[in-house]
Amino acid sequence: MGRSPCCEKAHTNKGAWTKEEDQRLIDYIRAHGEGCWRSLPKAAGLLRCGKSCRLRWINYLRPDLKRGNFTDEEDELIIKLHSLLGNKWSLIAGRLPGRTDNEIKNYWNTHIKRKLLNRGLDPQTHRPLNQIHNHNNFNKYTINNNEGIIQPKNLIKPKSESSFDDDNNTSTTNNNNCSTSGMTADEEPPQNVQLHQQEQKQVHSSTHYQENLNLELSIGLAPSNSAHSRPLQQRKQPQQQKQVVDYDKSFEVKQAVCLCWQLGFGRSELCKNCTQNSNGFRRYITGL
DNA sequence: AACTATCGCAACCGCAAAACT
DNA sequence: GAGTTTTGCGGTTGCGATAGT
Repeated sequence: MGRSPCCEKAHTNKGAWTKEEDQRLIDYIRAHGEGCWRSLPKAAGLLRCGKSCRLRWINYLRPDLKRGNFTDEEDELIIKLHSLLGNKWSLIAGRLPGRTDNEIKNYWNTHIKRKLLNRGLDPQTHRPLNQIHNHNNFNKYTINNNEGIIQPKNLIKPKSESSFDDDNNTSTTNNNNCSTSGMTADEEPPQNVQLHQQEQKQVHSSTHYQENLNLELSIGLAPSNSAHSRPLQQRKQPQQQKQVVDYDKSFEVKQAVCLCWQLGFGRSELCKNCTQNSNGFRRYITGL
């Protein structure tokens, strides 16, 4: 019972998109909306897989995307959301206006992971690394008691080291030999993590995210029955009407709340954006 | 200047679930 | 209800840019 491929691979382009392709996609979606992704490439005159078109649109071409660096507020929001939701990037993205799941996922893997490690927190569990050492990875790590450094037992020193130079992490950067490149979610913490007093405080406060959060936010974890269920009308409605339909019909959306407000960013720019969502791509509900 | 290593981002892949027939 | 199609998600890879030697 194998699935048929989503498109004819023989006649589709792959790899980076050209400007012309982008323009075709933009023009088509402007004119017709996000219709059936499978048939869109042909209709738009693109030699691309529908999946590829969807991805390109969602992650790069959508008009409501916010490009540029993440703010500190966004960083903290992502960390908090991740501590609650785990690797549910789409849900996390749903709470960050103008950011995509792919972007957040990449940002997590390249920056925030390091940031947490530097705070002495395990990026997956958001718990202090020494707890992980004690409970889960006893066989994997050893602690240098003289320096408070956690090291994999079978540490192989990398040829070159990258230091943690993010943010305000200067205290742990030098000589720590920390390299996280290519690290996967299941892999180990940095080879060396020093916990200075100030960072210990950070660790302490960070591990209490969940305690500090207002957990009655219900996170807007989408519909009550299924977090991912799509309204039946969505597929059948013509695209121009789709967004209107979504606005009007989605009960749970009406009930949802702005998470950044719930998380304590209520007076931030983020929250303003939530309430001012203007492009017809609604993710947040005012009602505050 | 040339080479190598690392980083960061865009895109791809496989899978699961929803929607459709 | 079963089988098929489509969509969306999360993990992974590929590659250009940049930094380091």
